Amino acid sequence: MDKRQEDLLKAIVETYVKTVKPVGSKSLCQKFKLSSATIRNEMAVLESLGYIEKNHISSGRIPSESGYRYYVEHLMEPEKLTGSDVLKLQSIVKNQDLVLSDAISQCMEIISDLTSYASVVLGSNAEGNLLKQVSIIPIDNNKIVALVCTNKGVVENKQFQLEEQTDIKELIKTSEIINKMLTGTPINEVASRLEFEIKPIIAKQMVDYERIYHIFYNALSDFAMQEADDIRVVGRAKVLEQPEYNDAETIKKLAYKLDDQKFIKHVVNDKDNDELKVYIGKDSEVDPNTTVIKRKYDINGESGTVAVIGPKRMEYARVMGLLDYVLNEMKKKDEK
Amino acid sequence: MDKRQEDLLKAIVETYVKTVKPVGSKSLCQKFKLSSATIRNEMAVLESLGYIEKNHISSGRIPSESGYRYYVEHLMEPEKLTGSDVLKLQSIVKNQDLVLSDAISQCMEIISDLTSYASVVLGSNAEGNLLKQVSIIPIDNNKIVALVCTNKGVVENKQFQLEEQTDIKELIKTSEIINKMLTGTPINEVASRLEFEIKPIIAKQMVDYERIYHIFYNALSDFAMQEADDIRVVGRAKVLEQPEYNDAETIKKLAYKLDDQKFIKHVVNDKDNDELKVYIGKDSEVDPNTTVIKRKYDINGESGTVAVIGPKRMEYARVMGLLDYVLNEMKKKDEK
DNA sequence: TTCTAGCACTCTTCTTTATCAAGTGCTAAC
DNA sequence: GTTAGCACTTGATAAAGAAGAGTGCTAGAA
Repeated sequence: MDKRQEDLLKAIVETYVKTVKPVGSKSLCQKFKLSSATIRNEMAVLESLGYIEKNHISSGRIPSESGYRYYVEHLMEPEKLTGSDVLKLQSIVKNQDLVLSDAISQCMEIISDLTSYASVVLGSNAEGNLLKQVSIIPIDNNKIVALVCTNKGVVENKQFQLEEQTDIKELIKTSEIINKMLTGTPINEVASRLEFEIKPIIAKQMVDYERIYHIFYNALSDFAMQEADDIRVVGRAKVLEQPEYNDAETIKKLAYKLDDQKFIKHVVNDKDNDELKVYIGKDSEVDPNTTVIKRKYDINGESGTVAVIGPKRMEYARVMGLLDYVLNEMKKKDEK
Repeated sequence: MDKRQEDLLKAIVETYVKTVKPVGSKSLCQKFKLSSATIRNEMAVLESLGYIEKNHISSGRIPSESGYRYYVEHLMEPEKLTGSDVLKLQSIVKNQDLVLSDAISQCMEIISDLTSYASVVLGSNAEGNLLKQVSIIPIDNNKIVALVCTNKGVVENKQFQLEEQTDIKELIKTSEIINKMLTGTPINEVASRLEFEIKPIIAKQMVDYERIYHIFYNALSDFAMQEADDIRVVGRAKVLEQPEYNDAETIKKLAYKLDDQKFIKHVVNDKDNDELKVYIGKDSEVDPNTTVIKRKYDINGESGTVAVIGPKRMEYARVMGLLDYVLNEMKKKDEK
């Protein structure tokens, strides 16, 4: 591909992203100072290379998946944020009260709002977290709340109904033993250490140790199963407004997938380990017309993943710019 | 309306619920052992009373909103659950480990699954809850988690970034003061008592009292604003499969509303205080073709609201039966 | 060699028209 | 009070035609 062909591909992608209509040769004459016939010839080349395609023999061209990919990898110029975008994000970025994870969540909400795409925040998943402490809070005679907190501030709480014979004092004592012995243990190993190290101890000291063990095991098991990641999807409904989703069947299918947390987690987090990844079209596994841009971050030991889900016809440069801005600002803030 | 007309209305509603097609006079001949002409005459009466309507002059009849309402209030026979429905719910109902609120949540998930309608669980809202305790858990030198727990076991946690000068010891001491003085305070009054009773005390004792006050205020403010209710909507995408939602615009609008927690909370909880309420069609405020069935429960002091959102053409008897079953079983379980 | 003008051709979209089937309302007779 | 019969209305579906957009290709110009 020579320079002119690259320029043409870029123009086609950007025009299509803006207008959502197949791009005809005439519409690009002015821009390139060439006749439509010449543009058509060049388009034929791009088509034979697989970068653009047409819906029907006599329609304008639209970028193919590899066209978008080429655009993202070679042609796209990172877009400077507009003033109003920055302004909206700054209200979050400048807020010193917010802890990193909340700040990122809120920024992603704003990004979803600005772009009308869906955004995903996958909280620093508990993998790698260490147990900080467990606490038992008695609620009334036969109800307690068990709290588990990790070194990164992830908190899980679970209520339990007690039976007559279970002694709250024994529960609290057990929590103290756990805190003494297991603080600092990787969270996903806690359950097994609970069984092999704590259970034998309490078995000797306590009457209702089976039940007590059961309660702590239960409270910790969400972490063990790595289900503690809190995933949040914002703009689920908003992204459906994108014009490519105009058919009832497509919309339903998409809504269904966006509503499925496990699936979204898979798409956003499980597929590979790259820091930045753009899944275009079929690669997204969401819908052939959909793109997922994901970024992992690791700021001062707190890690997580954010992603934007939108149509294949996405404003790639803008989204990249927004994500860059947010994560950079967070990093800056942390260094202060 | 005489008996026959009521029977006819009942048959029309139930046929329409099953087939989703306007009900013609012929299709009811067999059932009533009458000619189609007679049925037509009776239908004309029902139509003039406003209980049924037709899409076009020559289409079959469909129940109107007041038709459904009459059906729900006078004609519907509560439906016995099928064996498989009971079976699925029992796995939750019989589980002794589950606390009431979790058990109800999980039952509502199953109900959504069984019916393909959306279901809503509005956790016992914090109104009426009393402060049980606040705790500060230090995460590292400049990060803490503040926990607030109520007498009904509702827990909120929030992370805070500390500035250099804030002393964790002072924070913990303040939490102890709060626990001593404010335990038992209605949760929505805590914030103001914090300002007028606690703030003066810590202002004398502590260096960075402004910041400390700010943190506790923040941690408690969600409760003050009654935003602590955790609302959960299940089957958001599934209900879109209902055949009345076959038009892209309608689906988008519905998806949008189901995705809006504040709106759903309004629909399900704010409109009135009845224990059981059926909002049909426009009354639902969700969509003219949609019905919301809501039920409030109060079991052993723990209260909340559950709701089912589905098409106006809903299996009313079945949904009522399912909700009855779940709440009755919960009550039984509690009494044991 | 590169670009352009011109033209036939293809395919979509929109409108119009015709036909079919379902179901009604009304009338007259049982 | 019930029914048979019939004219009428309407939506849904398919077919046919016209308009518009855009292409590919050829032949000639720069």
